[in-house]
Amino acid sequence: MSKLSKKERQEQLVEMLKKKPFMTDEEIAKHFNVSVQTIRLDRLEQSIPELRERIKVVAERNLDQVRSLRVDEVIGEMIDLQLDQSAISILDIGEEHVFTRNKIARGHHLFAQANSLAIAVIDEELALTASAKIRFLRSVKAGERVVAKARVVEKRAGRTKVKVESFSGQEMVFAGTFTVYRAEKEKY
Amino acid sequence: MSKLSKKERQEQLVEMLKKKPFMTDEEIAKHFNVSVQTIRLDRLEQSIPELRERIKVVAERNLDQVRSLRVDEVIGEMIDLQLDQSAISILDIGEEHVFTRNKIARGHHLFAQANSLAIAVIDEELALTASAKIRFLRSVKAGERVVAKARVVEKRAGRTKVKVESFSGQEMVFAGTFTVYRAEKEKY
DNA sequence: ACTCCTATTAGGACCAAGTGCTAATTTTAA
DNA sequence: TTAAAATTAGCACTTGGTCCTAATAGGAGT
Repeated sequence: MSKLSKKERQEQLVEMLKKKPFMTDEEIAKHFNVSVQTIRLDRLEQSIPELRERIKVVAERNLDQVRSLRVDEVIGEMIDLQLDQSAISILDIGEEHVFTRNKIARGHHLFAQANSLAIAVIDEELALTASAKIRFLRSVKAGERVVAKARVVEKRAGRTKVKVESFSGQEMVFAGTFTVYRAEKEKY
Repeated sequence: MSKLSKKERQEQLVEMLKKKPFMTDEEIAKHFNVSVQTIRLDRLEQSIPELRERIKVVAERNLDQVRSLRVDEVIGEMIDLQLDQSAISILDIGEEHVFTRNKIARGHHLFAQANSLAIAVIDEELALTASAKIRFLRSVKAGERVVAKARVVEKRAGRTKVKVESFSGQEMVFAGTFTVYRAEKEKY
């Protein structure tokens, strides 16, 4: 069979590596029946990283999933608490909170901080989040310190509404309103 | 501080690499304050493969799962994924997810499952939650299996709306609508 | 046929993160 | 103090590359 054109080869290469990212240049070269150098040029032009880099990317994806929300993970450190009024907690974003690829904090950590703060501020035996409306205003990266401020904005039969705003420095990065269900101890 | 004994060092080494498998011998050596050669011997004795091999193993584990489907960074176990359409994951609620007092699952775990599923369903390099509106319909206890079902309900410039409903048996326990911001890789 | 231009090959120096080996030095324990 | 165990050092070699330069092959146009 005649050799493919450069364009065709590169297109096929991209597709192939999506399915089989573990091929060395040598194997690829054999597959297309061209020299190793040609493949290197192809990768360069298509900005496909080298084998080890490709493997690493796949591996990191996997590792991320393991580092999920661990139980004992403290969701921020409480630094102020006025029961039924307001509360403040801080959470230092570390490597364990971010996506490895882009270092951006996973949303559920910011949520967890805010949610647990909203619950802590309630002065009751049993408090559970019933609903919430949240917004992620800016992405937070590893190294930043997020300060969450909660305040009770409404309190009525069985339900309390808590507003939480989280900041990194002066900037608000997250905001949410939590409706928390509360009940005296008897029921459950 | 005094150096650890060989045994202690090797034990710690094994544990450390379980958590952070991406360390080079040099980094490890620095960490334990011994020579690189010592670490090589340690790995030999504990039959811990070299860095590249370790990365590869982690990557393969991932690749095995559901190939071209990006099982990415999901909390819970992904059992179905139609990119840009729908996805399903299951999460078994264990002791580690609940409040000790009443065995009720902490809300942020249900949120994390739903949120990560909403992100996984997006067929794009970068996807981040912009906002969400959620409801906790019934409390979930340790031992229950929560099945989250996500489906894309709206897609337009830069944003996709994903609806997630989570069930325990027949009962819906959680529902949320996530607005996910998506972008091709170039920017940031 | 001759000339350009693109594509393909070739080759060498260098790199990271090792393996495998031998040998020297240090520590520890009997 | 002396033997055994542990640690450190050094060197050659390996993989799967990068980066760079240079040579050659194939066509298209004139």
